[in-house]
Amino acid sequence: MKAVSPYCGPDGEILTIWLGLANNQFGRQRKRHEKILVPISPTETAKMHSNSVTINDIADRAGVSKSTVSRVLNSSSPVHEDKRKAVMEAMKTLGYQPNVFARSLAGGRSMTVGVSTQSVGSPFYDAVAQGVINGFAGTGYSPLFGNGQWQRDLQREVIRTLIGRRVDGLVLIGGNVELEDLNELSQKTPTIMVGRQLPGWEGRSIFIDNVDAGRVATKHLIEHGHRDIAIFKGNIDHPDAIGRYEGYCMALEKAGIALNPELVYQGDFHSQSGVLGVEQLLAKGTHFTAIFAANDMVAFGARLALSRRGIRVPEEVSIVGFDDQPEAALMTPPITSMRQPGFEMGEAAASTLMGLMRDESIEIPHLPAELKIRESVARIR
Amino acid sequence: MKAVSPYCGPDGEILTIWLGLANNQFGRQRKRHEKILVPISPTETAKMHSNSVTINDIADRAGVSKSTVSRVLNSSSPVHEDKRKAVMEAMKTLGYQPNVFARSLAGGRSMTVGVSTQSVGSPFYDAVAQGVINGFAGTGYSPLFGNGQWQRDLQREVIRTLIGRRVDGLVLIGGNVELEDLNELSQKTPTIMVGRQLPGWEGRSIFIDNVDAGRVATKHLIEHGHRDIAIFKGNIDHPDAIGRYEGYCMALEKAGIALNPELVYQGDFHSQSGVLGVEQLLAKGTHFTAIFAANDMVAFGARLALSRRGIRVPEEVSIVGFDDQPEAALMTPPITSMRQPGFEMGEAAASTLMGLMRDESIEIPHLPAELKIRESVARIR
DNA sequence: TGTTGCCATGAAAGCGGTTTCTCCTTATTG
DNA sequence: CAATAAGGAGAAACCGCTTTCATGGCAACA
Repeated sequence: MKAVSPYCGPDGEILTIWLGLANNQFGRQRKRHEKILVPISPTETAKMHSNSVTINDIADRAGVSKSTVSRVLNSSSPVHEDKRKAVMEAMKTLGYQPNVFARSLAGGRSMTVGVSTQSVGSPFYDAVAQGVINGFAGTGYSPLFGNGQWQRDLQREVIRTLIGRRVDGLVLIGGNVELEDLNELSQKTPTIMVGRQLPGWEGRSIFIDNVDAGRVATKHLIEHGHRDIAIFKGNIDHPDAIGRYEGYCMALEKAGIALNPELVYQGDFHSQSGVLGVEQLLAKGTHFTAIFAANDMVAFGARLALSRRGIRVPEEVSIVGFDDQPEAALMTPPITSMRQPGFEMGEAAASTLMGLMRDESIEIPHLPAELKIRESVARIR
Repeated sequence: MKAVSPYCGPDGEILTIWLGLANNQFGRQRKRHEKILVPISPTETAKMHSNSVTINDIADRAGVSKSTVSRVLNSSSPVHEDKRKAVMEAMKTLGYQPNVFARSLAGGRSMTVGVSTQSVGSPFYDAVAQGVINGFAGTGYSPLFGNGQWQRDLQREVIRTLIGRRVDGLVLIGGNVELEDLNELSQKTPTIMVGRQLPGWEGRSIFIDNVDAGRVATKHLIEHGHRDIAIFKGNIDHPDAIGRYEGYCMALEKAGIALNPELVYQGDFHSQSGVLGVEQLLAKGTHFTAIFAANDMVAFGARLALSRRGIRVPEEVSIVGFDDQPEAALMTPPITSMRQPGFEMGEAAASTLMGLMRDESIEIPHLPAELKIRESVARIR
């Protein structure tokens, strides 16, 4: 974004380039074998400013055909060193940026990947999205975003739009589109799923084992002497919520603790659920010494509700959250939480997808959930 | 994504279309004036599946030229009702989706907007980004993201890339690129700035008045009897931080309270700053009864540090945060915070930019910061 | 009835690249 | 030394769509 002047490259350095003489009187092209300066013509200056230097301008300036320029650009077939250099110099001088659209139209690849998010402020999914953006940074691929809002038809619409834009690949973050649709879809476009486990998608989906994570979180409470452990479940049809609940049940069973339906609160992933869950337990007079929350927001809500009621955490009630969002470590007391490596999962999605698009054999890194132990769980007396 | 069968549209409904006879023996085109079914040919089926139905296919099926199809598509010039209908039907039957690249290449508009974020988990900026995504949903524009990471050269690179992709407009969320560069840039591409105040950008930048917000937040503390109000400043060169500090000074001055440098802690926008700020005040033995934090994360850090030291909030020390991220309401006690309507700002950016791109006269809605009063501020005895 | 002029529409020329095809040079081989 | 292979580079076709240009038909006007 500096001022552009003849003889200078975009960074202000003096340029020397090959003088190219196209179509001289001998009918064939020639180049002189000394380096000299070729001023940037007024026409060229105008083009540079309006950002419309084309491959033809480069070809003219370098004294070659546009085929050759294209070859240099893609190193798709060998080009004589002299010409290659001339082309490079011309591109640098004129600040050439290939037109992505022309390229995609002709070449078939768009260098764009579609990302379908669900969003609306879910810290975990936001972290994944950030990881994806980050993972594609500097790779030549640009991520195109669409927002599914956890609504099936909207998600389908988003995916349609993305495919309509001829994305080379697709990252789906969460969502609940039917497996059948996804299968059909992924035949046409390389697709990676994040945060959702699907049969037949091994190697193409990145997720943590919610069942096991739920089991570990519950086990942690049991190991601290708790037996009356409440669970605040997430949305009833959400696979993550279902998995975590399953893990909860497994841990209880293994410890020989009977499942008490009174201790199961069916909520969602919002903080309000934490508040309501606590209120309900208290209203019913159910005895509990610990809460396993659907996620951190729910845990925060629960913690607040307990404090409102004058119940101390962790002395009277212990809490385990899920996701380990940054704020968990800042609560009073800091909340023990099952960490999902969202950012890393997003990055992994990006690199895996790039492998997939290149038809390489890919392997998904194992990204385990990890219990971050802090101060919201106390040993029961 | 349903199975595609002849006679059926993408949604499975039975279609009736005009029979188009192209180039019949009379040399001119004809259409019959009764509706009949035209089966989808095997060739067409193949194309539908590989997502490569082109304008030519539509033209053939509808018995018109592709010029006419294009006219229908863009309603750029009047088309006879009969033909228009035939074209519409053909598009529906074949599930036509225009190729964005061809369109952009030929037409000049890409129907894409660039969004430059800074990210790395700043709740406020994430909210803005969400608002932007949301604001463009369903408008035909797709947002393309790039990540500037608060690094000047990276931001420039991102903007270059976005422009290289021929975005029709640009939303810049935060950042610290030089004004000069921005001015040059925005001559070529319609640009909206979010979260940053720039001279000469009135009407094109959406931000809250940080000075006033800082003033109001401080005034709130003063009104509760506080006089020894510590401020934890954000990054030293960050305009938001500077503005808020300025407001803090103004409020003090107006109340006739001398500025005490001991009470000014120069930190950044991370929670760690809150912890360190408190530690430093305590170490120095500086007397303070309130803290105005750079943002909520800092406030959370401060609150935690105070609790570690056994200092009660708000009984002994009051806290005001900034941003009002969702977790602020869930802290114990819930933190009073200056709300920045990030999501709404993002949405406003989207709609303003669309106006700008259409050359309409635009007006930026007034989005004020608002103090969310909760329980972290107590009246001093 | 012979002009004028507008409408609707098809043909064709780009848009800026990639890729195939062809041809001309050189190096390799018997 | 003739014959063949291989390498390098230009011409031209093509990607799917928009837009200009040209034209034929038809209503309006004198």
